[in-house]
Amino acid sequence: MSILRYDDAMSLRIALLGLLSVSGPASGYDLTKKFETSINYVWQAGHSQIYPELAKMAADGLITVEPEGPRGRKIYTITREGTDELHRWLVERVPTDPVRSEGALQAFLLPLLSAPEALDVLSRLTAAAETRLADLRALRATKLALHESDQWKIGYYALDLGIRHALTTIDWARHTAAEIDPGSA
Amino acid sequence: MSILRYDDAMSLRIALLGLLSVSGPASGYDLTKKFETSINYVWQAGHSQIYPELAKMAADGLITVEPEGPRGRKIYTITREGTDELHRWLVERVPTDPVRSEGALQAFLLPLLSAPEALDVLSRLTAAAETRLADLRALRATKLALHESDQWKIGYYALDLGIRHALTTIDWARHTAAEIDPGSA
DNA sequence: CCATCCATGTAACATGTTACATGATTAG
DNA sequence: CTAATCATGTAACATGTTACATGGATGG
Repeated sequence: MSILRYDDAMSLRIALLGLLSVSGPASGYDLTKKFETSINYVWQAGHSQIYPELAKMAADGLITVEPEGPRGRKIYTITREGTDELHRWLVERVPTDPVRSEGALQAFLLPLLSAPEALDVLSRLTAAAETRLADLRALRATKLALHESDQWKIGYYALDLGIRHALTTIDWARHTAAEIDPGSA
Repeated sequence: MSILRYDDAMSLRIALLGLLSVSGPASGYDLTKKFETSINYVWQAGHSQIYPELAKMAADGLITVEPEGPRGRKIYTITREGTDELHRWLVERVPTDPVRSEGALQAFLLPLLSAPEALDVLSRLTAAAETRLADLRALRATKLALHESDQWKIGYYALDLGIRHALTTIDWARHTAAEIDPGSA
């Protein structure tokens, strides 16, 4: 059926199918909101990317559309084909995950800086990781508090992974700072 | 001077300036190789992206070009302006680093799978992290062994960060597997 | 009535991947 | 001579970001 020109990651599709699968029919607007508030910490997309993708997915039979008034609201529902595709991706897809991180790039080039400059950069990286850590923990707390009708586990493991990675980054920064300037420990 | 339409990450530029700054004048071909073998674990780019970018950077005065025979080889050298720009980016740039990870997406949607399927996915994620860990450790070993004339520290901290992140992922996967199936621990 | 939110879409541009295309030089 | 490596580039396409554009409904 589909001629996959790339190895074809199509993660945006998967993310949308996942959200539709978990929380039932929704509009592009709803899905955009859910991107911001839930799947956001593993994948991002704005409405300008989501709307055209939903149209393509409908054309491919993964979802169906129903106009629902009175504003131009359109409700998308996942089809059997969509569920199958989602399941297949989860079970079969070998993630590529190429690292492309500005923070890691700064870490890479850190020795080009003087010790004080490098320590500044490290404290900035630490601050960013701490902010992220706080965000993820807050999210987990609300998630656990009002655990959404049995589906609360969706996103939970990824949240845990994100928290661990943030902690690791903070740890690395402290260790590296101590290595650069033994006096700052 | 430059009208930055985005917040303008231009990490490819920075990576190229970094490599030119560290190892001196080089051709696009050389830089493509160095991407594969050194900066690769924090940023990736193929020659089809590198050649046009070098042309733009030369036009912007960040580097100079000299044709050097006998093959069509062109040697690029970083200018004072280029060094300044690199330094400014390292010291001032607040990294964005939006997470966009297929692996994290699989983790997010893991509860959509049955326990055996989820465990399969986790072992695949573990295997990937272990491969990466081995690669990074091998790189660090060779780096430490022949530490390139005092410049050996370039990339070292990022390598350490990558290793820690891989270990964290492995840890998370073991923990999550135990949570899904207490019998597998 | 007017600001805010709901709701959808397109256009322009930046970035990244794969494939296509060409030719020089060197090692066996 | 011929295969591998050196060396450069372009084209087509996928993906992602920002900005532009429009209009309906609701609350104060």
